[in-house]
Amino acid sequence: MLKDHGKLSFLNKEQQSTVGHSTYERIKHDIIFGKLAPGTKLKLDGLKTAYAASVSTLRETLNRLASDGFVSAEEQRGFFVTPVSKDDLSEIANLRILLECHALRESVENGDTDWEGDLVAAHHKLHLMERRMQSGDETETELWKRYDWEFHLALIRACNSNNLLALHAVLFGKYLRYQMLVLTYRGNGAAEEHKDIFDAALARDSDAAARRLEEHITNGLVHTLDAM
Amino acid sequence: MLKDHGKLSFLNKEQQSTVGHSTYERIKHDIIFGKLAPGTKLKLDGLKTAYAASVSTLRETLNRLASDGFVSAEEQRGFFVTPVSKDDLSEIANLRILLECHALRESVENGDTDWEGDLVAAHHKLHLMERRMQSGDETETELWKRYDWEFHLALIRACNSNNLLALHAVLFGKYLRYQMLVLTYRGNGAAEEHKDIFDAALARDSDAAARRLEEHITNGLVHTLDAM
DNA sequence: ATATCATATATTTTGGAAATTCAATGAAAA
DNA sequence: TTTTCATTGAATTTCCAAAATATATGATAT
Repeated sequence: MLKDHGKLSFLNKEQQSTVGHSTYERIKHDIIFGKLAPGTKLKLDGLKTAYAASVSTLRETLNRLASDGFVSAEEQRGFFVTPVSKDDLSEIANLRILLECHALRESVENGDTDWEGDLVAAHHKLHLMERRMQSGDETETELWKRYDWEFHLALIRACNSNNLLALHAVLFGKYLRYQMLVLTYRGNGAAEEHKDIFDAALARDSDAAARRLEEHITNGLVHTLDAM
Repeated sequence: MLKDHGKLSFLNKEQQSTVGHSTYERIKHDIIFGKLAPGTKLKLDGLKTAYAASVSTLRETLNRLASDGFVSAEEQRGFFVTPVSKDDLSEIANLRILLECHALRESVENGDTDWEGDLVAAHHKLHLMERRMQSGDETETELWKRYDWEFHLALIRACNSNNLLALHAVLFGKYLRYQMLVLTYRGNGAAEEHKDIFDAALARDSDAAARRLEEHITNGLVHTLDAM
């Protein structure tokens, strides 16, 4: 079973226990998936009715999101959805390359049989969804992106660094927001790249896997920049 | 003048405006410098008197610190100072190597004259302080560590990635906590390493600079691990 | 048009109260 | 003796209302 690392639970349906945690996940979800547009002023009164939470709870939530970088807090002037820019996207993509390729090398070299099993499962689910997307079915883009995320996470999960996985989770979320912002399917290019990375990882060829992952991210960056 | 990047202001004396921001800086400072020991239960009643802030404000603060990783929040069981471990230290040091060396290369290749000027100033201040430390004066370790931080920041500031600088600031803070935990002066080894990195950076030799920085961090890691 | 000032709006912060949950204590049962 | 269970106490979680502070708006005067 895949563990959560507490970071992508906002892609799942499961309700968490406390109000604070659930509003955190919901607002984060709404920012990443564009329901709260970049630059939007997050007035406490408005959020209170929209998310059915008190001011105190909302301020806790917004402070956490500010530390993550999804929300910008301006002293005495309230909270805003962090704006987007091409420069910011490029920075995030480059950081993803740096961190994710490193993690992938470690993971490919250290991963055990359980890691392989989870990876095969994750790629299989992603692959099925990519076929659906390719045939024009765009009813489940969120689920598709969730499988995409879980595949990339499965690749690096055996890197033996919780700190690295935590940083990557935040980065991936930021990157995903840009993808959802322009939401154009990249064709089967991405699917083939996923397959290539997957094969290299299973073959324990860390150099090839890292190289292909870097190309994959670079291609995605170019595609997203063009669409902005 | 050095800008703040909003992340090392807790090393300065300047008071910030809002209560929330100031308690955030104070608690973060107390965690990094060991006044709040690893694993300590952070009871709200206790903090209320210690930091003269209300429960709401404190919860905002603790939520932010939890996102940064300095505090661990256990659902329904309150907040704790994040525990330390050798594994965690190793992870953080390795991430520092990965991020800081990359940033250093970029910085050395892109830095302009202002960057050089700030770097020279930062190294000079650090160098003076290191001589004081070497002669046995241990009355200003916090100031010493502040200059250390500012030197490392000056090295990478021209990397052209705010996201990278933000990640590095959090990492450096976590690493600093481990250094303060064992607080033993590493002799003039570190000072010489700083000088070597500094020279390579000014000579625009990004390979040599990155290599020496990696050695510097590795040596520091070994030294800190031994002392734990 | 610019500057000044009063008003309105929003955030920040606090203290308290209700609801929920966790931990611990001790009694009862196996 | 050990396990189980219920009660109690403590702490967190959550919400509300109001005071204090800062910002934004708009009218008035220069």
